[in-house]
Amino acid sequence: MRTDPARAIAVLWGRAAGPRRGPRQAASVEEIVASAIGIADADGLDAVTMRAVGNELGRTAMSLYTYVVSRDVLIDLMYDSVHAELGEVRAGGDWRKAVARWSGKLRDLYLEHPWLLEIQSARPVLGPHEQQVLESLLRILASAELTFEDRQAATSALFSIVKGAARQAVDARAAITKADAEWWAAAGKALADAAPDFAERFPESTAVAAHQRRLGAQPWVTAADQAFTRAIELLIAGMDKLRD
Amino acid sequence: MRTDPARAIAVLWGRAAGPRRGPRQAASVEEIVASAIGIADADGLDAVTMRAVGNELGRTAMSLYTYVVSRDVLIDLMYDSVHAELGEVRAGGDWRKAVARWSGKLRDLYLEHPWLLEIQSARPVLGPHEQQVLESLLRILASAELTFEDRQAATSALFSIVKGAARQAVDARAAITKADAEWWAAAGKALADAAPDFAERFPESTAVAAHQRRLGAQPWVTAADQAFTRAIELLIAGMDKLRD
DNA sequence: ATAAACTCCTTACGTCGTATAGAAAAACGA
DNA sequence: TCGTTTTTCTATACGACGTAAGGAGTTTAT
Repeated sequence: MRTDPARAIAVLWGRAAGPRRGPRQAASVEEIVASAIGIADADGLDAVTMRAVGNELGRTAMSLYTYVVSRDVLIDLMYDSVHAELGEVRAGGDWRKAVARWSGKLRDLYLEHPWLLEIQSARPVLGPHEQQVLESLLRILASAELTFEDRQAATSALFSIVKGAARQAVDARAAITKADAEWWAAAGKALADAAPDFAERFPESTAVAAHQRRLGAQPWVTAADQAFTRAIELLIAGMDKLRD
Repeated sequence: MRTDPARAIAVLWGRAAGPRRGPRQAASVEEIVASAIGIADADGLDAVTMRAVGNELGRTAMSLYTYVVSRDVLIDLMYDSVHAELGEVRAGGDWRKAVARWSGKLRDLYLEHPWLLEIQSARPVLGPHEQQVLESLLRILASAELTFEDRQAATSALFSIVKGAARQAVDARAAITKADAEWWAAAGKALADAAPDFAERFPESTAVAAHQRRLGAQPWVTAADQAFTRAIELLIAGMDKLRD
C-alpha cells in the first residue's frame, strides 16, 4: 500500500504488459493470486506467507516479487479477485427485496472466504470487482429513490452490518470445535467465580442470555443468522420510513 | 486466547492475588496495561510489542510474562480498560435519543483509540467494562420495549455501524496527510489510465462521487460524519417502525 | 537453616517480509 | 552475429517479532 500504486492498479484493471526483455515468466499473477486464495481459504490469512505461496508453485518466495511488489498488494489482488464470485445483483422489482438479496450474497461471500474479514481498513475501492459490488448496491438504492446522502449512509451501514454479522457467524462456527467449547466452559466457570454478582450488575445482559438459552438447540449459530436477517430488515424499514 | 482463561478473567474482574513467595513485583498489571495503551494511542497496535512495553517501564520483555500470560491477553486487558472511559449511558427519556447518544459516545471512543479497530473477532464480551457498554445499550433497548430478538439484532447492527463508521473516519483523517494525498492522486491518475471507461461502467458510483465532490470543502471527513449520523437515524427509524 | 516459590534477566529459536547480489536467459542495437 | 541491456529467479542475509528455556537472585514457609 505504501508503494507506487500505478502497477497494482494496472494489474487489477486488466493489464497492459508489453513485450519484456529477460527470461519468460514461469508463472502469472492470476496463478499466484489463485494459489494464495486457496491457502487463505484453508488456513486463514496469516498462512498466506510469501514462502508458502512460492512453495505451492514450486518456486522461491522472492520470485513472487517480480509479479507483485509486496504482500500487501497480493492481498489487495486476492480481495478484489474473490469479489468476482458475487456477480451482479440486479435492481429490478422491489428494492427492499433486492437490498436483502445483495446483503445475503455478500454475507455468503464472507462466509466462504472468512479471511476477507481479517483484512481491515475501509479504504475506498481499488479493484473492478469490488467496485462492481458497490455499484450493484448503489443501483438498487438509486431505484429506491433515496437521496445521495441516504445512499451513502445506507451503503456504509449495510457493509458494516454484513461484515459484522459474518464475523459473528464465523466465530460461532469456530466455537463449535471441541477445544473451543472447553475453553468457553472454563471461561464461564472462571467468570462465575470472579463475578458472582454478575446477574445483579448486568440484569439486561443476563436476561438476553437467558432468552437465548431458552431457545435451545444451536444457541449461537442460528441466533446469529436470525439477528442478521432482522438487522437488515430494521435498516430497510428505516430507509422506507425516512425515504420521502 | 489459547491458554487457560481463568487467570486473565480473574485479573479483568478485579483480582484475588493472595500472598506470594518470591521477590515483590516491581510493576503492576495496571501499569503495564496503561503503558501499552499509551503506545497504542501513539503508534498503533503493531507498535505494542512486548519489548516496547517492557522498555517503557525500564525492564525486559520477558519480565512482562509474570503479569500477563501472552500478548493476546495483554490486548484483551487493554481493550477492556479503555471501555471504562465510556461510562454509563442512562436510559431515561426518549430511547431514540439515548441510542443516538450511546452510538456517538462509542464512536468517540473508537476515534480516541483507533487501535481498538485493529482488534478483530466478535468474541463475546470478556471484561466488565465492555460488559457495561453492552449493558447500557441493552437497558436502552429494553426501555424501548423491543423484543429480545430485536434487541440482539439492533445490538449487533449498532456495534457494526459504529465500528464501520469509526474506521471510515479514521481512514479519512489519515488520508489528509501529505504523503497519502500524493498517493491518492497517483492512484487516481493510474485508475483513469487503466479504466478510461469507468464512468460508463459504474454510473451510480460516479454519480455519488460527483455529488460528494459538489459539496466541496472536506469531502471525506464530514461526509463520513454525516453518513454515520444518518445511518444511525435510519436504524432507529426502522426499530421504531417494526416495534409493535 | 534449608527448601520452595517466585521475579527477572540473558540467550536463543523459529517465524516473518523483504533487501541485496549474483547467475542464467531472452531481446535488442550494432 | 555478437555483445549489451533488461529481466527472472535463486541464495543468502537482516532485523523484527513472540516466547521457550535456563539460571541467578530474592523472599517466604517450614
